Amino acid sequence: VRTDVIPRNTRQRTVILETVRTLGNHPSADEVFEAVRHKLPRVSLSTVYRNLEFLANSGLIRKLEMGGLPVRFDSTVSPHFHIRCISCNRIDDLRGRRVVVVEDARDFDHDYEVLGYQVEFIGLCSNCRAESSPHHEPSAC
Amino acid sequence: VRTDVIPRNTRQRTVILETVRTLGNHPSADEVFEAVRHKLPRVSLSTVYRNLEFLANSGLIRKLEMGGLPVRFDSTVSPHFHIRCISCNRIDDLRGRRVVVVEDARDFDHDYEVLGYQVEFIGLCSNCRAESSPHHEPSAC
DNA sequence: GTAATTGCAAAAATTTTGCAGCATT
DNA sequence: AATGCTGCAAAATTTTTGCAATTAC
Repeated sequence: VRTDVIPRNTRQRTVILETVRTLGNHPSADEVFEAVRHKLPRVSLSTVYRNLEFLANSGLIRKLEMGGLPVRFDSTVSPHFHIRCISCNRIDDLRGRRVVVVEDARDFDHDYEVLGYQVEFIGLCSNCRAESSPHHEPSAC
Repeated sequence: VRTDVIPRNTRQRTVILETVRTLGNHPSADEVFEAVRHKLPRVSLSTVYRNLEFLANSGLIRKLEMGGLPVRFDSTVSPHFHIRCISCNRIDDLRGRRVVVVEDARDFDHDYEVLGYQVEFIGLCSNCRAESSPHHEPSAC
C-alpha cells in the first residue's frame, strides 16, 4: 500500500463520486460506468474500477461485497446494515428504530483475533412480494 | 427450478461429495477440482461446478458466498457461523461457548419481508498474526 | 516538468452453457 | 430404452493489468 502518492482531482474522479452519490441505490461498477458515460462519453471502464477502488480506500464511498453478487458501492459511509432481496438482488439500507446487536466473539473457541463482523439481511422486497404467489416462489423482477 | 428430475448417482458426484467432506477446509470449486482429479483424472471443471451446485441445492453441502471471494463449499450443513482471515482469506467455522445473537429486523422501517440474515466474522488467524508486526500490517500467508 | 491518471486493449479469474456421446436407472 | 450426466470447447461475466499518451499539480 503506497502512502507517498499525492492524489489528483481529475474530472473522471469527481464525476464518478458524484454519480455514486446521485444514483443512490448501491450501484455496481458497470452501472456507475453506464451512468458516468452520459457526462463523460470517452471514460473507460477501467477508470471507473480504479476510481471506485480509490474512493473506497479513501473512505468517501463504501465497497459492498455481498453474497456472490458483483461488488457494489454505497455513498453512505456511516455505519448501517443492508438487506438484499432474495429474488431481484436489490439492496437497500436498513435504517430502523431498533439496534441490531451481535454479541462479540472474543471468548469463542478459536485462534483468531476477531476484528469485526458483517451482517447482511435477506428478504423479499415489496415489488417481488407483489409479483410472487403467497407461497413465495421466486419471481423475476 | 425443475422438480421432475430423478437424480443419478454418478461416480463423479460421489467423489465430489467425498472430497468436499475430506478436504474439510471450505474449499473453492477449483480446489475441489484439483483434489478430485487425483481420483478421477478425466473429470472436467464444469462437472465439478455442476455437482457442487447440485449438492448444495440438495442440502448435502453448503454454499458459502463470502466477501468478494470465489464461492466456497462447506461439508457441515448444520447452522454455524464463519470467520475469515482478513490477511490470507482462510475461512474457519466459529463454534463457541456463547451464542451469537442478531436481533431480528421485523420491526425495522422498510418494506421487506425479512427472511433471515447472514453473519460473517472478520479476524486475523494465528498464522498471520505470527507473521505480522505488532501493528497488524497485512502480510502474505 | 514531474508523476498521477487516463483510455485502450489484452488478459486474468471465475463461472456458465451448448452439445454430442456416455452411463445410470 | 430413456434420459440424466459427462467432457470438451467455447463463451459470459467481472475485474485487473501493461503501457503510451494525457493532464493536474
